[in-house]
Amino acid sequence: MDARVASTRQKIEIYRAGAGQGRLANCPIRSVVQSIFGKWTSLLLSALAEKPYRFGELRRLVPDISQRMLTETLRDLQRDGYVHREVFPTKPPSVEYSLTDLGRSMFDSLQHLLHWAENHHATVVEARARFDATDA
Amino acid sequence: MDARVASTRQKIEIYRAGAGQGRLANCPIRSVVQSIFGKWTSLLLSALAEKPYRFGELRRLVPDISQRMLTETLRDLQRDGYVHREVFPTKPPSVEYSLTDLGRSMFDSLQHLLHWAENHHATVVEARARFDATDA
DNA sequence: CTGTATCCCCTATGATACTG
DNA sequence: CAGTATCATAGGGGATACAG
Repeated sequence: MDARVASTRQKIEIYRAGAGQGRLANCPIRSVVQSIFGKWTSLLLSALAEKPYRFGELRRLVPDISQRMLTETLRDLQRDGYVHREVFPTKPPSVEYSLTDLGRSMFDSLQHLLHWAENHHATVVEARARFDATDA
Repeated sequence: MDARVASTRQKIEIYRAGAGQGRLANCPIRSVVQSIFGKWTSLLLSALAEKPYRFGELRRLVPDISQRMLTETLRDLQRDGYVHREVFPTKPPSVEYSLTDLGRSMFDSLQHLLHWAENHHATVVEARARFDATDA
């Protein structure tokens, strides 16, 4: 194990322990991670990592998201500083969403996991099938 | 941008598009990612990445998890092939959980994001505060 | 010690309709 | 076009008690 991995494990120990006794639920690391783990978050980030998109374009890119969740997820991403929202005073108005530097930084880390899932999802699905068949 | 990043982006395009028209919700990549995104999943994985643990030890490591969710999350992790469950016929019985090779492989990728959150959560919390103050 | 079985609640999400 | 408002619902998750 190299030094970097050891360092990472030490920090993740902190993540697990939370922010202190009695405030585990308020651990800021958990809070940040959970917001990234939202149902539509990684999907929208992967779109915006490619290039900026307008509201309606995102809706077409992710056809099964409801308008409400698109609005809400984008607002949360903006609130956390991952996404920049720019309104163009055209008529009718158009709004463009793009990743901030913070968002790009975060997505670079998230991307490792998405990439893993793309490469190994078949293995996981097989494991599930085997488990379900065995226990019955 | 190097070739590896370009390759990743291309695959994430597939992730976004899902498994095909009309079956977006059944996209296996989404399904695998969502299960990893469970509330307690990353926490338990980070514990088991360190060393195998028994049920009660995990409960003490993550004091605010309910017994029910601990059982359920561990079973899901086992079902997906990330965790191995070994029962020792002692009296009373003891059960040890450990990462499989697949689990270690997956956690290596997840770790990048957890590490990022550990290093940047303060920035995100500040961004939230600024957003909340600005809009009122 | 390691779970199961219930009951319950609340939040995340969807569907639909309306607005600047 | 880009949202908001409202209503409805499923299921994730907690608390508690029981069991092998």
